[in-house]
Amino acid sequence: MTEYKNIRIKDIAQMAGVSVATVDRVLHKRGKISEKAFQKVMEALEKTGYKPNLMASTLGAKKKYKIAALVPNPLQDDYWNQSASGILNAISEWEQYNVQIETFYFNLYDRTSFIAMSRKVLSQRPDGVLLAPIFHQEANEFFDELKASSIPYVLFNTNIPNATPISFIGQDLYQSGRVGAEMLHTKLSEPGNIAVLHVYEAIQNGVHLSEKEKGFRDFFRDNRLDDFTILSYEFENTHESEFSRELMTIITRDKLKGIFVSTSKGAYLTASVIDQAGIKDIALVGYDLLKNNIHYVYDRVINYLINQNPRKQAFLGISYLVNYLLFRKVPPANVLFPLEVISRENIKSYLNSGLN
Amino acid sequence: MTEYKNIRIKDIAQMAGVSVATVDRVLHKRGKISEKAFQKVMEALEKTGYKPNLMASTLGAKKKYKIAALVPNPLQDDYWNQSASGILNAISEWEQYNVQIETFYFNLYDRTSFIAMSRKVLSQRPDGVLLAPIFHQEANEFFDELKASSIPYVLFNTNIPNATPISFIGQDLYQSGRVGAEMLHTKLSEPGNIAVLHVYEAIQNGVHLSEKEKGFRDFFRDNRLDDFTILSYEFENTHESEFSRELMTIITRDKLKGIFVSTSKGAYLTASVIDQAGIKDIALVGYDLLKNNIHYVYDRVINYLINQNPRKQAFLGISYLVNYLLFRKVPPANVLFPLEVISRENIKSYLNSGLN
DNA sequence: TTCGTTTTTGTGTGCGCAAACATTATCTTT
DNA sequence: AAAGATAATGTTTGCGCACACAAAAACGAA
Repeated sequence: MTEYKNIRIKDIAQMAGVSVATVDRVLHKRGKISEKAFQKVMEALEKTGYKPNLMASTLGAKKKYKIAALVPNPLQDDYWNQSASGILNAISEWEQYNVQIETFYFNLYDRTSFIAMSRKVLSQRPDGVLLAPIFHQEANEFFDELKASSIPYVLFNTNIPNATPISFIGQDLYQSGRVGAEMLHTKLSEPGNIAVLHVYEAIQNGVHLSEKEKGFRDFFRDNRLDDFTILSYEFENTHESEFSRELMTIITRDKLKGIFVSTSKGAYLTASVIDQAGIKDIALVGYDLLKNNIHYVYDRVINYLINQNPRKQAFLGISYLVNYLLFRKVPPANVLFPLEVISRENIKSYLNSGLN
Repeated sequence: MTEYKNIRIKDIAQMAGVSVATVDRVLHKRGKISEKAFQKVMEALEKTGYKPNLMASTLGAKKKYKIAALVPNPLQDDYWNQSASGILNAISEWEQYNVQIETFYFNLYDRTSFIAMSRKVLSQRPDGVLLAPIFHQEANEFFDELKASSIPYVLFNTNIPNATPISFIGQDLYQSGRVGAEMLHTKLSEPGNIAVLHVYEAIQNGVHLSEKEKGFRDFFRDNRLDDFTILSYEFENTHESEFSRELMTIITRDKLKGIFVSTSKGAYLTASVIDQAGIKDIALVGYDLLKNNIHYVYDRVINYLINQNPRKQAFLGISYLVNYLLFRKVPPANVLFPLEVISRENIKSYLNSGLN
């Protein structure tokens, strides 16, 4: 492969013996072109490894792309607040370019609000969509409409089996369960009972959480840690006081040695119960750098957090869409983020680095 | 503050009643200008909150910036190999822009080679320099020369007290020692002796490593883990077989329960000794995702690694320089990376994510 | 005043590309 | 074979800026 650089459309045109417009037509698949010209242009393109100058490209283009981000209301939950902040970062990152990024917030606890907002998104005729498909069923219907309008979309946080996004950004849930198990295990000095807690805010996707549990259980099984018994409990839309009562019952009845909470919000809810009861010997592992979670890590109530990095997920999602639309750069179909282990000693380094 | 957008130089010129060239002179502080014109232009600039269009700016500029990266030879060490790969990534990231990034490799074990290469860098008259200042003394002399030529530089990996780079990129060494201690401690089932190993390839900077040890010791002290005794050993330029012999002596004599190795290469050297001796009950914590280290994590010989992310460090360093030169964007003076904890269960997620 | 200097301001071109616009070649149809 | 249609190709402009170049003021000495 020969090394050419700073090859311009003009150069390609010259090499192929055609005009710049013909090259442009090949590059953008627009207009008709003779087979002969096409071949010659392609040849020159491949020979030189032509890469368009992105700056000249965006400068020359008049078209403004519209990107819609459909995510839960950031005010309802700190986790989604961080997602939203990632989107804001992306907006300022790309404001120089020919893109206009608009956010659409839906109610995390209300699927009809998701439907309403998804309609609104469609009515705006965006060129690309980023979304967190919390509600599977409703999301699928939305995907169909996007497909019908051939609007590319990127999924993050939650994957959906039959969807065909240009990219999914998230984590390996199964493996994250294993990491949770690994870390919890290091904090268990002696055998006993462990609980996996699924604390939902709304009737969410079971898949999302059961994958984590699967990984969690498999870790103990694969390492032949048979003297630990894993119990699991679900709390659905449970009021805080009720949750507190039920959890205390479980803790004492089951003589729990450790708890793994599969949701970010569940972590500090659980920590709060443990803390208020003055219990000191229960190991606790949860998810995400929420304000409240951070507090309990400092207080040694939460031992480890697994960081899902919602900020970065959302940011990357927008970046992929922009690159796809502006530069026709196809993103990887699946991006699984590192399973970051947060402890009392390294948490500050995560909060300060600002690279999240 | 009124909201204007897409304000061009032309608009500013019109508002100030001058020509675009005058505005250009104000913006770039070049050429002489009358006080009156200056005031009027400044007024318009502030009123509109003018922001230059970066794309048009780089497209229009003819000047090519030269950036030099002065780093250890990647062939000598996998750690520095990863640094170099980060630089390569940066090169392809910025190849579209008016920058030319050139790498200069020096011999990790030979300070004269550093001097020679730093001279070569200067002779190229670069507009910016990225460097890993392995050799303190020599680096300081280099800084003086850079300062004399007013060439901005970014430091990474190793910080140097009196240097005045536009940015330093690295980690909090003290805190990283604490994280190492924290993780090692979780793997110590019973009290006993622990060793801190400093395995140098060359006479490097003691500061770099002793900061880690300080953090390591402080963790045990602050948590009143008095029943652990911490010993420290230095290996300087030690041949592998000799290292093996000496380490075995120490392990048996001191009845070591755990080992913390402060250098990336030291980790797998130590692991190799432990592994070959068939010792199973020593906890081991080290640094970085080197090929050999990864292998020993899978084999459970190394329990945890702290990732310094050399690839990302170097990449970011170049990006900061480019932004500084091309867009006059001043980077943060200090960027301390997250102290990533790598374990057997999450290591794959780090290797696969490709975001490093 | 006049001409040469210096200071200050203005005009024009090109960066690489997208896209509107303009032209030429190639068919059809009668 | 001429006229119209259509397919294929070519020319030009402008995006916002940097910068070379050109021009006009302002100043100064004779």
